[in-house]
Amino acid sequence: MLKFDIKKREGLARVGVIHTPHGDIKTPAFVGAATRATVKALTFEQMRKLGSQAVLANTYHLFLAPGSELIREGGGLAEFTNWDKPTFTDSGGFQIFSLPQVKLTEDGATFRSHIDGSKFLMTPELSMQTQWEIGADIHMAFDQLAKSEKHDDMERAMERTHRWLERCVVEHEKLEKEYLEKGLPEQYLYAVVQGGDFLDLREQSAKFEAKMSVDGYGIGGVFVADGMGEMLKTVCSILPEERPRHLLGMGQEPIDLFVGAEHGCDTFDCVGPTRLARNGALFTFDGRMNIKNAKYTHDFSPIVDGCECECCRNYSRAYLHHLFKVDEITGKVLASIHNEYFVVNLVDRIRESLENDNFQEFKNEFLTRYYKNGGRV
RNA sequence: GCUGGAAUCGUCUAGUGGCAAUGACAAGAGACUGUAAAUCUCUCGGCUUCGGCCUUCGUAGGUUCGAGUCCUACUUCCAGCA
Repeated sequence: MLKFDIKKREGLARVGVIHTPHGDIKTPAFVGAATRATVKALTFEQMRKLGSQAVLANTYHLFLAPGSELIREGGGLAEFTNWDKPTFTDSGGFQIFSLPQVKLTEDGATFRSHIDGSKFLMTPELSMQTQWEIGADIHMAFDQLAKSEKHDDMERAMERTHRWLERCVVEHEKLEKEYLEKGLPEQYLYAVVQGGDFLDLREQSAKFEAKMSVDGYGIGGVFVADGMGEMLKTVCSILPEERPRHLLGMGQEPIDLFVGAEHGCDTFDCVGPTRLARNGALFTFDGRMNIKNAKYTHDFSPIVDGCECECCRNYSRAYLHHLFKVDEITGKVLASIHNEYFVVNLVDRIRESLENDNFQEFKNEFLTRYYKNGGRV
């Protein structure tokens, strides 16, 4: 069982420590998105320096390339990437939802590789086997996420997620036995709560999964932040308190991190910060700025005055603007360092505010300033 | 000097009688939430009461209902020959 110590509670929110074979994660924490075993544009050395505690890779992508066998041959995800801290893998469930030409059956999902068009069938069992082989500390159950206005559609997807979860648990326990017998380190399984925007389904999903023998929970299928607080309140009131919860895919908007932590989420991951960075959108305390805008041509101040990141300590807006205009990769690297630092640091500060009993003040102060112009500079 | 060829929106480029004119780049702006994303979208001669109006394809004339497109001269550039 994954060890999770809760140090402090405030309503549904909590401050804790997740203990993994690759070290501890102080929660709440932002987990970097390392989909293809790299945080795009960044080295793991840079991730360490900016304060990242953990990263999340994707089973679907690593299954296709380089293949989970090769990662195992390389000593597992941590050894292979030289990221010696905790790792998560997503199950590939998200790809069922987002890729075209996916055929769903009770058995699993038939994908076409986006690389060469070849067909393969991903099942709950195969996802578990692949994740064990990749060797991240924390795995996500293979779920089916859906997006529909119809209660029936969402209910069917949720029920299938539950049936698949039962298969995931069986396979996980089987693999756990095999791996532990070989003296390999423990790996852990999170169930994924579904139900979309329907609170009754979320409640049903949380109740079902609360009884399952899993180490923690992913909360999936969140598309609109409106109503997320209400949904999380429902779900996190039901889920066993002593197990950690990961809010899947949220964190592009600072408000999501506050709302998530406030309602009992312990970790977050999101591709937003690095994707936005590569496209020139940078976080500041006054909202997002687009570094490509002409107005930054002669602006020799840092992106964020006083920011401790490598980018802000050493380089100006004018320099980054120039790098983006001439399309130099260093611009994307520096922008990614800044954005990733910004969210990692933001969640660290959320954790500190919970420890210091000033979460609400920090939240109000931060969000008022950030969204005073709709979140844009 | 002679003989060919070429001049189009910041740049390159399409166009050979109905054209405010093709495409790319550049420029300006926007989007991005478990990453098929170093991607995608929009604008890009001027004015507009959104129906149009005006000014544009080296310069000046001409032919034609109509010319970026055909003709003449000139200017500049390129190639070959002297």
